[in-house]
Amino acid sequence: MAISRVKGTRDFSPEDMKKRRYVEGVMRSVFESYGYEEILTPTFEYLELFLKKSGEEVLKHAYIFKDKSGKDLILRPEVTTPVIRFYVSNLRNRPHPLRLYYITNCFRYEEPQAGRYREFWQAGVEIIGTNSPEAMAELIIMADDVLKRLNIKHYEIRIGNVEVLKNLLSDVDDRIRSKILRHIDKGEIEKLKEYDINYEKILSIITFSGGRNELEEIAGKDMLLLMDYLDDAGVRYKVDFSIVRGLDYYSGIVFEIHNNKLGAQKQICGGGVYSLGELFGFDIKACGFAFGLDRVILSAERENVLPEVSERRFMLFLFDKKYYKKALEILRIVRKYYKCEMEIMRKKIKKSLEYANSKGIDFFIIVGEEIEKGYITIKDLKRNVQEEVPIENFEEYIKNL
RNA sequence: GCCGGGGUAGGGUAGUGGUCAUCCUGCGGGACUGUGGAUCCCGCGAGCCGGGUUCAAAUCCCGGCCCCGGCCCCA
Repeated sequence: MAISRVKGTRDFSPEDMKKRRYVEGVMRSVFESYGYEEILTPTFEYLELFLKKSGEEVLKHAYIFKDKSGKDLILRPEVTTPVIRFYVSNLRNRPHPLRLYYITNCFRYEEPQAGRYREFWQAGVEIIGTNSPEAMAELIIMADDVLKRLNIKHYEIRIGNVEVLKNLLSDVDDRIRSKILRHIDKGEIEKLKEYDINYEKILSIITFSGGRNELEEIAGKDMLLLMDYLDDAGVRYKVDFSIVRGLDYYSGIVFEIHNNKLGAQKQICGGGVYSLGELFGFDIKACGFAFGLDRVILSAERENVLPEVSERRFMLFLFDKKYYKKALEILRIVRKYYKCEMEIMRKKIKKSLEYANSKGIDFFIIVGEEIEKGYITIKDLKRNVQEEVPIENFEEYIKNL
């Protein structure tokens, strides 16, 4: 029995990686076009970093271990907290706002399921220095932009504010409050009656469907402003105060994006205003979001919107190793413009052509005795024609293919 | 952690309590010694793991592991 993969992890084939790199590439180019810069933090951190603010749920499912010196370490279950650590220790004297992004793997020990893995990828952004409605608008517009550029259609943006419920429950014990919030998140409205709280008020908020005035009263001006910005941007969204983010550090306006083409794990993006600064003794205004990269890829697959990217590919076949040096020269020229591989299995030309054909290679370059007269044979496998090209015209010839 | 459905070569599959475990595809080679996709031939490659029942288990039973989906939770 061969050694198998660890549960909840995946191997990615060349085909998988093409899809992943494509989706990542779209995210990267959108993020960068908004002026965000890429960073990366370590795969593991001291456990301490995540103890205070990530919340029980995240820690319960974390990979926690000791290193050889007995220090408690954790594989990052999310990236926002490490980014803030990085910020506090090294980036604080940069001009604000800081716009940062990352695309990297995270780890949680949970039961694997459709769209849920123990090693998964997050593509996230953070704005440090402000949590203004303008900043939140930028985030949501940008997230929407990414999905639009990927041609994903079946998504829904929901906007809420965790402060509203937290304020309403401010005099409730911490533990009870998180229980109540969990009921709200799950839609277990009936259970709320069991608690000593303003049931009617909470119910009216989580089932909110009123107009601007009421909304302003409940959520404040910022929420209204954000909604105006999103309207101007043509971003469609729903207001939903029952959104309770799983991470405890969220502290204001939050949003989630779901794709209803997905199974049980529908959420493809989540974010909002958070307060992590107090962890380091500062008041840092910040907000951000993260895409679940795997789920976005899954969405793109389900909606069948991944483009077929075709690129010209070459292969060089060498008849005699005495022309190896010539072949290298030719390869150097071809590789300035195209992908070109070389035959290295000592195959006969027939087998080599079979290989090239089954790999979908477009042009087959043959280096044989004609090289002595200064000619290179180029065979167009798709059109089944071949030509002998003088070596001095070779570069010009392939450039114009 | 819980619930449901699964697990036979790299991928897809067939079958039976008892010959050498099918077939397709794939991969390597040959027929064809410098020209592909066809054909033919040869070769490579498998019953998740452990235990039980049995003269005999890939097949039946139990446990575990893993995969798929759902709950919980999250991305």
